[in-house]
Amino acid sequence: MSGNKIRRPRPRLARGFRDVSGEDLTARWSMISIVRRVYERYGFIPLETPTVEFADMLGKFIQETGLPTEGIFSFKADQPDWLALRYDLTAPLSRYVAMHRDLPKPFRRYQVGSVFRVEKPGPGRFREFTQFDIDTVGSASMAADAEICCVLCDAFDALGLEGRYVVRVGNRRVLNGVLEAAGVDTKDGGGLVATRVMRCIDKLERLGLSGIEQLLSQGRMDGSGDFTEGAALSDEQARVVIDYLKSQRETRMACCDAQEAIVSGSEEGRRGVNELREIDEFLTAAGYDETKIIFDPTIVRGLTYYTGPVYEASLRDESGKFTSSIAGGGRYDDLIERFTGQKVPATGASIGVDRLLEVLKGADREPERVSARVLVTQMDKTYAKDYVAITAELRRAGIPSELYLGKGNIGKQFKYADDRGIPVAIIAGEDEFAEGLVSVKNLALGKVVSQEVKERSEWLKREETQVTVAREEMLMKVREILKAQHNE
RNA sequence: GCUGGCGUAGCUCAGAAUGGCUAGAGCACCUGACUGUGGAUCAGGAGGUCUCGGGUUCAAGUCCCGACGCCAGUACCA
Repeated sequence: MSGNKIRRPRPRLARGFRDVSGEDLTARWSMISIVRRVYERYGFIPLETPTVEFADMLGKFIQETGLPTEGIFSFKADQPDWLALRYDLTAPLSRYVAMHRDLPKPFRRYQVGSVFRVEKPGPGRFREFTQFDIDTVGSASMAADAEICCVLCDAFDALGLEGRYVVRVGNRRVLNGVLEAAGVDTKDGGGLVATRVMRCIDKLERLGLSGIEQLLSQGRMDGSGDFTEGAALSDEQARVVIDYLKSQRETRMACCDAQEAIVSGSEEGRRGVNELREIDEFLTAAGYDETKIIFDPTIVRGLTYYTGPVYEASLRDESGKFTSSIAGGGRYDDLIERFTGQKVPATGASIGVDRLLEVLKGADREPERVSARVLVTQMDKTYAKDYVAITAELRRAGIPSELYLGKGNIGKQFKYADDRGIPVAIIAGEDEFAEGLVSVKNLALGKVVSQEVKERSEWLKREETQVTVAREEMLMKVREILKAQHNE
């Protein structure tokens, strides 16, 4: 009668976070293991770093205040310094390399794990998501960059995406050269203009060339009346950038020629083009042509720390249009220097596991069932130990099996199996045990039969879904049924 | 962050422009008919602070204000 209600917490999830179902998890694991085998084929070895790092290890803190920047999950626990959830796997890798100076280089490692960002969640966009990274640290060779592109291709091929993706390669040096050639002061304001230009090019796919033109100069008003500040380039300067963006050609070589014509006045630009030429040669030598890897001046990537080649893998639809981006990366020669003061060149890429999984899900494969193959029912509790023994026997034979642990009659037990997609049930009661027999029921077949039957009496008569065999023959019979189903 | 739309059972939604009895339906779920057999059928059952908080009113799911959440666009994305 008391009016005092127990205050129960409502079950809920923090914004941008989610549970992952058994089906999705098995799909993820199988994808990861396929990709992992490809990475290992290239000699990359696994590494795991913690989810939590000091905020300044991630390079994400405001110099003056010492506070972590927004965009990352940060907190103080029992220590005076700010901690943060990692927002990518590259910064922790840099920290790791800087902590282990004796690592033989070049060091190739792969790593898969969750990263966290405080961003606005959207469809397929979460605040915790999985990245699968591959990096080569300590090599300045363009062969390392070429290799990253190749390994991405191999991974996508192994996942059955051959022909549906393309790895696009751009170069930050070339872009800088373009700005230099256009007479934009790239050094001013710590490269702020360059960053702005990059960010706006990054939006090309969504806004189109005309939107980019506006963003490069004064700015752009969007549908909702919101105004985005532009990069304040002059018309001629914007012209040069636009020309560069249009410098894509049929072949990687022709693309290099076109870009070179634009940046010829800039040493940095020429150097960038030469890097691309080298990459092209390595790719060709390795046997990766333009159906897999192309040069694309519109690829710049938003991150500021890239110093040279940048990559992005995109899917394309039938018409050849790029749809979703499934991996990205680039060269970051200055990142480790931050810790050690020594230049350690590095390059790598990151596969967006969740996004890729969405694509694979929509494509071919049907979800894998993760349920047991056999349910051992409990007809009569007095035989409980026998049911345990039967289940153990099946498991020892390598057949995923489950002992029914709930309550309820046999009908309910079949329903349980049916709901979970368990195709076989073992039934044994007084009748069977008296003669050393067990009944093996083919539930999957029964499901088919049930479609054709309307009357219950008739349904119960259909005995072909169940056979009673000697206990010793149980394994054989179960295997037979499972095999028959597998072949269908 | 900004703009707009939405928020009623586990799910999909009625009810609301005009406040008024115990807030409904379908699906899903549970129990039984059916004794040792899933489906179908039938009978029954459970499930709601109408997102939350305040206000107006004799009376609020309905009207007003605010917060939060979700969706779309836009910005940010190191």
